[in-house]
Order: sequence, then C-alpha cells, then structure tokens
Amino acid sequence: MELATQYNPQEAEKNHYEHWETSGFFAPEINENPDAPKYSIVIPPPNVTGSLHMGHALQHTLMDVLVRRKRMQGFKTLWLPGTDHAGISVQRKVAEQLRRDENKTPLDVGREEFIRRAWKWKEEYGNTITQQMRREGASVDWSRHRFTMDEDLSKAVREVFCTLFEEGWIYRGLRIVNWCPKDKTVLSDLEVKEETRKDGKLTYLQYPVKQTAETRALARVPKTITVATTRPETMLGDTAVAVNPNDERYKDLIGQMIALPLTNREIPIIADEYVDSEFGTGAVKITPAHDPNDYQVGERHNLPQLLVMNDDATMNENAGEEFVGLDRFEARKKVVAKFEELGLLEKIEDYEISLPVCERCKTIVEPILSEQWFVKMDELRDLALDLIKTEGAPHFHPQIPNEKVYTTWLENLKDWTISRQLWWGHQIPAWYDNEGNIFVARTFEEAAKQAGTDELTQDNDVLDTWFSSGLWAFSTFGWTGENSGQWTVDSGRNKIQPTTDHRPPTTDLEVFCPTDVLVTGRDIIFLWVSRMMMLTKKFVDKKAFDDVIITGTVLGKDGKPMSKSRGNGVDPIEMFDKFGVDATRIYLASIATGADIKWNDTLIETYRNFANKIWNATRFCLMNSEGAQVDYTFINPKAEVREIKRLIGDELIDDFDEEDEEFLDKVEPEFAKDNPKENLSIADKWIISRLNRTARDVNRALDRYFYHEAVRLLYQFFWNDFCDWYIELVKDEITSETVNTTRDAARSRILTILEQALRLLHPFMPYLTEELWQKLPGVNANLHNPAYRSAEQTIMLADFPLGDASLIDERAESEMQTIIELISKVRNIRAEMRIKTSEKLDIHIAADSATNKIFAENEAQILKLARAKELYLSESLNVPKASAKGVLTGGTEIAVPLEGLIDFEKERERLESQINNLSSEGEKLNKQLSNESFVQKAPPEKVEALRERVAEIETQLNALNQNLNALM
RNA sequence: AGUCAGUUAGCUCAGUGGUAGAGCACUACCUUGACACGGUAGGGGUCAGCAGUUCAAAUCUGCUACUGACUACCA
Repeated sequence: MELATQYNPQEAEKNHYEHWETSGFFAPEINENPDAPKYSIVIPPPNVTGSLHMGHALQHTLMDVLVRRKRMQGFKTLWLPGTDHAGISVQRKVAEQLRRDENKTPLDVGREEFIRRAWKWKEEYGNTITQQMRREGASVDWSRHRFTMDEDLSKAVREVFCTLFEEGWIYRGLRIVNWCPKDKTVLSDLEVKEETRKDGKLTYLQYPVKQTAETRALARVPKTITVATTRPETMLGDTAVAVNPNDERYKDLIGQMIALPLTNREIPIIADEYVDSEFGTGAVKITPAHDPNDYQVGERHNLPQLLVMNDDATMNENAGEEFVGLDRFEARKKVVAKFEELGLLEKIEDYEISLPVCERCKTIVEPILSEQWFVKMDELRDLALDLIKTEGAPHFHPQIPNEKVYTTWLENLKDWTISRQLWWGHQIPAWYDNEGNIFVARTFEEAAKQAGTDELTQDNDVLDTWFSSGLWAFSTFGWTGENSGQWTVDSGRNKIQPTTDHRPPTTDLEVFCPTDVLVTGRDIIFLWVSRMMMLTKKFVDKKAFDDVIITGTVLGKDGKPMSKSRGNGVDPIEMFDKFGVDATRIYLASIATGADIKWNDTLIETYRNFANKIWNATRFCLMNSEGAQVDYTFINPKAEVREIKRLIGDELIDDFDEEDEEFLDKVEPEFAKDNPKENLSIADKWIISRLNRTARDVNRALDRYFYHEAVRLLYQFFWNDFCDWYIELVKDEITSETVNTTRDAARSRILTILEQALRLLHPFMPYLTEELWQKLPGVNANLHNPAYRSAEQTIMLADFPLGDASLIDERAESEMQTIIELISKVRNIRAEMRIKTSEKLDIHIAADSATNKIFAENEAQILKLARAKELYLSESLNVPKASAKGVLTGGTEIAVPLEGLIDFEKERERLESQINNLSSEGEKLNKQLSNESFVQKAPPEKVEALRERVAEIETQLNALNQNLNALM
C-alpha cells in the first residue's frame, strides 16, 4: 500500500462523515452495554439564519472532543444538535425578502401568510449551518435534531408559560421598556447594548415659573427654572420638574407650577431624593412615559404618564400639532429651535454620552411606557442561587471570574420582559374577550372554556426567543411525552437498556438529563445559562448540567473581536479548505480554556504540519508492515494473558489468575517466555512507557477540561518521542530485508503503538485518524470498546487508551534519557567543530559498568544516530590529545578523537563556555545552600535535590577542567 | 464610576512558590531510504514597573502604568 507523500485533508474529509452518520455511530443506541453510564451534551442551538463562524467552530470542537472520547470509553453518549428559531433575525430576513421580491410589507400579506413564508424560508435556508457542522466532523446525533419551534418544543413553551402564570410568576403590566423603533418590538435589557458617543449634546432649557400672587410676593423666586437634557424632544411629555428637597436654591420653588413651553400644560415642581443637586442645574425634567427613573419618580408623586411617541419613534398627537408625525430626531431639532425663538434656550454643551442601542440593528433604543408580559424572577432566581451556593452547580470552567459574574448578576436580577411584537415565534397563549379580560391557557379550547365564550382573540405577541431556549436542556429530551426515545430502565440496578422487553419504559429525559457539560460563550451566561439552570430546576427538578465551559473569544488578526463591519472575520470554512478540518480543530483545542486568542495563520500551519507528520509516520510504518499487524499483546506482556483468555474461552476465566505463569505455560506454550513479544529493548520499554504516561495524562487533562494540555502532550509524544526518536531507533530493524520473527515483532510493535496514538488523537483529529486507522493491518471491531463489538470497524468506537500505570517504566525512561543525551552530545560536538555529516567518528566513553551496559545494548542505534563508526566503552578515557570531549549527567565522560580535524582554539572555547555556564549555576546554588534558613526551612527533598545537583555540577566541572588543562 | 482579566523570546501564546517553555521567525549545517508541511545543532527573555510576604516570587499580596472585557449610571 503506497500513500502520497503529503496528507490531503479534503480527501479524508470526503470519505468518512456520511458513513459514520448513516451507520448510526453518533447515536447512543450504538452502545450495546446495558450497564453503560451515560454522557450527554446539548448543543447551544445556533440561529437558523446563521452560518458557521469561528466561535461555533471552537465550541463545537470542544464538545466533540469530549463526546468522542467518552463514546470511545464506552459511555452511552449523546450530543444533541438543534437550531433556534431566532425571532427577530428570521422576521427581518422574511420581511426583506417580501420587500425585495414583491414590494410588500408583512402587514400587506398578513400574519398567517407571513408565518407560512417564514417556515418556507427556514426550510430553504435554515440548514446552512447543519451542513457546515457535518463538515466540522461534529458527532451529533442527527436523528434527535430539534428546532425550537418543533411541535413538541412549542407545547413545552406553552406548558411552562401557563404554569408560571398560574403560579403568579408571569404577569402583564405597564412598564418602561426598551423599544426598538426599527424592529418595532420591545427588547429585554440583555438585548440592549451601550454605545458611547462623543458628539452628544446636553441642552439647557429654561422653563418659565408660573407667576402667582404668592411667587410675586416672594421676590427671590426666579422667573424660570433651567433643566438639562440629552433628549429635548421628550420635554413634550414632561409632567413635572423635580429638585432635591434639600437643595436651598430651589426651596421656595417646590410646589410651584411651570407653564411648560410649546404646550399649554402646567406642571408642578416637586421634590424627590432621586435628584442629584450636583449634576447639571440640579433640576430635572420628569417624563414618566419615556424614562425609567422618571417613571419611578412619577409613581411616587402620582404624576400623569404622557406618551408622546408612536411605535416607530415619530411623535404622536400628544406632542402637539406642530410636532405630530415628526421623527424623534427632527422633533429634537425643532424643540431646540423653538426654545431659541422663545429666548428660553440657555446653552448647549458638548457631552459624551452612552446610548442604548438595539443589539441586532444598532438603532437607538427608546425607553417607552408600554404594556408587556413579564416574568417575576424572585423564585427562579433563588432556585439558581441555591444551586450554585449549596451544590456549586453549575461548576464554571474556568471558574474565575465566571462564577462571580454569574452570582452577582443573579443577585441583582430584575424582571424579564418576555413579550415581543413579532409574528415569528411562539405566540403567547393568552386570549382576550371583548371586555379585555385575559385567559391564559394551553389551548384555545381551554381558554374558551374558561371564558365561557369562543369569541376570543389571541395575544398578538410572541415570546422572547430565549424563553424557549431556556427550556432547551429538557424540552429537547421529550419532556412533553412526544419524541421521548425508546429506553427501558432496570429499576433494580438503575441501569439503562435499549430493549423491547416489558420493563417500564423510560425516556431520553430520564436517561440523558441532566446533561454533563455545557460549552458556550461568555455573552450568554445570563441570557441562556442562568435561565436553563432556573427553568430546568423548576420544571424537572434537576440541574441542567454539572459543568459549564466558558470559551474565550477568537479575535481577528488585529486583536479586535471579529465582526462584519470591521471586516476582520476569519471564515472557518476557508480555514478548513486551506489547512484541513483536523488542523483547524486541534489548533482551536490548543487554546487555553477560556482565554481569548488573536487569530494567527502560522499556528494553524503548525498543526497542518503535525497532520502531515502523522500521515508520514503512518506511511513509514505501512511501507514496512509486511508480516505484521496491530496487536496489543506486542506492547503489553500482560495483555497477552488476556489474549490467551480470549483464545481459551470464557468458561475458564473465573478461576484464572493473570499472575499464574505455570498456568500460562500449560495452556499455550507458544506464548511462552522467549518469544519476541516479550523481548523488549530499552527503546521499546521507553516508548511504551511514554505512550502510557501520555495516555494517562491526556485523560487527566481532559477530565479537567485542559484541552490545551492534552494537545501539548499528544504533540510532544507523537513528534518528539515517537517520530524523532523511536522511529529512528528502530528504523534499521524494521526496514531489514531479512525476514524473521524479531523483525516482524518490531513491525507489529510500532504499528500497535501508532494505532494507540491514533486513538488518542482521534477526538481532536477525527478524519485523519480514521483514514489512517482503516489502513492499518489487523484492525477490526475487536479493537472496539466492548460496548460496540457488533458495530462495523471504526476508530470512532475503538477503546480509548487510559494509560496503564504498570507499563510506566521510570527506569526505561531514565536509561533512554542517557542514550539520548549521549547521541545529542556527539551531535553537538560535530556541529560545533564543524565536522561534515559524512565524516564517521569514533566515540570513546568512560562510565560505570551499568551505564556502559546500556550503551552496549544499544550500540547499533547509537552508532547510526550519532553517525559514528566505533564505540569504545571502558572505565577511563585513553584518547589522543586531539579529541573533543564532553561530560554527561552522572559524570560519564565522552571523547571524540578528531585527528587532523580538531581546531584547538574552538575546542577550548567550547569547553570554557560550558565551564562558565556550569560554574555560574554552581555558584548560585552554593550560595543558596549556604543560606542557613533555606536549609532549615525548605522541604528536605528540595535541599537534597539541590545538593545532588551541586555534586553533579562539581563532577562535570572536574572532568571539563581536566579536559581543558589537557589542551593547554 | 465599579468589578474583573491580561501584560513572559522578534511574533502568537503555554506555564506557575523552588535553576524560564513551545510553535513560528532567526543562524549554521544536512537532497542521511516516512515527511523540506522534513532533519541536526544553535542564538535569543533582569517573565510591564515599584513595594511587600517568604529560606525562595515570573508565580502570592498591594500600588502604578498600559490593554481589554463586563456591569451600572449619567437628567
């Protein structure tokens, strides 16, 4: 089998996804183990209007890594996908389509037709993102895909709304709300963003105080009172002027009336603590219908609420004849002009102001008095607060600062405005009779029954999209009874089984809820995370999830958040095309959890190169795979015992002792001691140790959601240990032309190690690893986790290596380290003395017998990798003066005779620089050791380690100094 | 205004009470039978500044500077 010299990601990406999907590998039902623990994640449903951006790619990668690993570990794993109906976004797209194609407005076609078209739009364009997710390799269970407006999810919405209403947590009320004049709907506080404008103006208006007998008597009373405002047009809706009760300047004015200019209304001057005497003029115009603070002042003083704007932010008839129909900004100019005409414009100051804008359309939001539906958050907030305070749920990763942000926000939570003046969404299940009485019910029929009439009109508004999203952690699992999955539960052991037997059925809800972890961005901790926690607790009495991973933001190359307007976006699909899906995924996983990162193509290139390295290492193994196959017993003698067990059959297992060697010899003599499987070299033991250590550490890292740590470990193991050293060390043996069992065992061994590495890499790089795994000789469904034995062979279901602690071999690692150090030292001498690669050298070594034994056992590899022709081992050096010398850890001395090649000056410099480095380190350490309080207070093992290091340095210095003197 | 985070090699970023790390870039050498998207050997950092705690601080604490995020208010 011949592979191309370069990995072509597109090819591998084409080959596998569809097969994985259609084979049912993504669905939890693939798991045959009735006792399997479950693992579940629900995806944050992207907007149907959306297309994949880097934030999705990041989050999806993190979720897929978790899910793929757990699945390989034999968990009954479900990653549930879905999309969100995205109220305003879809509404806008469909309205735009209507305008463009037919020059019509939504009102022209009517509600029913509009909704029909919205569904059509969704069917046509709404699956962009689901296709893109397939490209990403996301192992979601498409058969359980949910849309927030699916019938059962809509039913869940109605159920929750009605229950909350019945319990008194939902109410309809007249409040100051955030109004977007462009979308013509109310927005929740969270959908409003602040935008700072430097060109704001603060306008000072003079209001004439009405002259009465009383005011005339009080000579000190001024003729006017000046108020400052950033929104002069709202003065048309003023119903009072307020001052601080303690403000001496205005004491006499309290209770007086003002003749409000441009209107023929008179308004009172009132006193309220809310007013800050220090700010502006200390007198504030009060417009209860257009400002939240003024509204509250108005409530306290029983002021009238005069709404002067329409829903498109033009002025209404209350604003007066002169202003009616004018846009708010036109009206603003006109008000100012009129005041100027009247001589009542005191001044206009430049003023930096932050304006509330609509998160989506950036239109300036108008605070406006309006009747809306609200959720009173008291009880729900307490549910979430209790969970975090008593159970620490959800546990945030990274914990700081997210947990604090979450808790603080909950503590200051205000009521949630849930109605939206849109057509696309869940229409509010409330009906009105002709008298305006409200009937909230799950269906029209119920409402009619309550009302005693069917002459009812349903509320025109729909619910905030986040209302249905808040139910996502349980509504998607068939909470309403539909689409609830086919599981039965063994009540005795409380284990889950997909069966058709007659035990009582249970649902996806019982199996998969609560979910294990939620992966999402900082921006929706409040909008979504908190609400899922509250509502899931409230309605199914469970935590929505145990853990929340808050991802960082992928910034553009300029270090700013990616945005269309800035044009600094990086399209993940382009990255997939350019570098491959796997490279993009593992790069995204290499970002520290929660950290922001500036996009940088060269880093992704690193992982493109890594993919190519994996490809080529596999290519090498395959080129030399004749007579060999993947077989775990080649890298684990104990596994051989298990293999024997498998061969001799299950019935003997019970009285079988793995340590009983006699028994082994008895049952299967061909597996006995001298077989090449057990005849492992230092290099073999070392790589097996490194493999198992890496596997163990990767699992530990992922358990803590330290993806970047896992990536680092895998990168290092594969590139530095496996490719740079192991392949090079065993190359001669493996490529040998001589056919024998030793060669074939070596070939099987390297194939098996590679196969284990591919499994470890699979969650990060699914396409590459599947592509290569399938090509390895000897792979089959027996390598699967036992939960998937009947499934067709795929690396997706292979058992994820946990790392066998008994195969971590400290001694082999340290012996190998000695060999690596020797080879590196010789290479260093060669490079520094500028000896050509083609020049073969001799190596003389003076070491203790144990070390010499290690070198002797690996002579062939040392000669090859150091490009040497002869290795002389003894206990002391006896070499010509014309030699380059060095010292290894432990005091082993090496010398490379360089007759005719040595540059004595250079060698002197080389030795001197090494001596300098070592002495300055030694000095530092000695100083520390001579510090009494260090020796007394530092942990003994630290002191001991330091002493050892000093001794080591002294040994090396001695040798180096002798070598230097010999040169003089 | 408040809260929080970041500031480490030329660049992008890991690390974290006990002698500073990676990738890229850089220098020199290498068409060594998997890979030049490669190999070998190197150079490069008083870990933003100041003060404190400690035997020991890049790591903990405080302050300062710069950058960024979030929350609230601004008549």
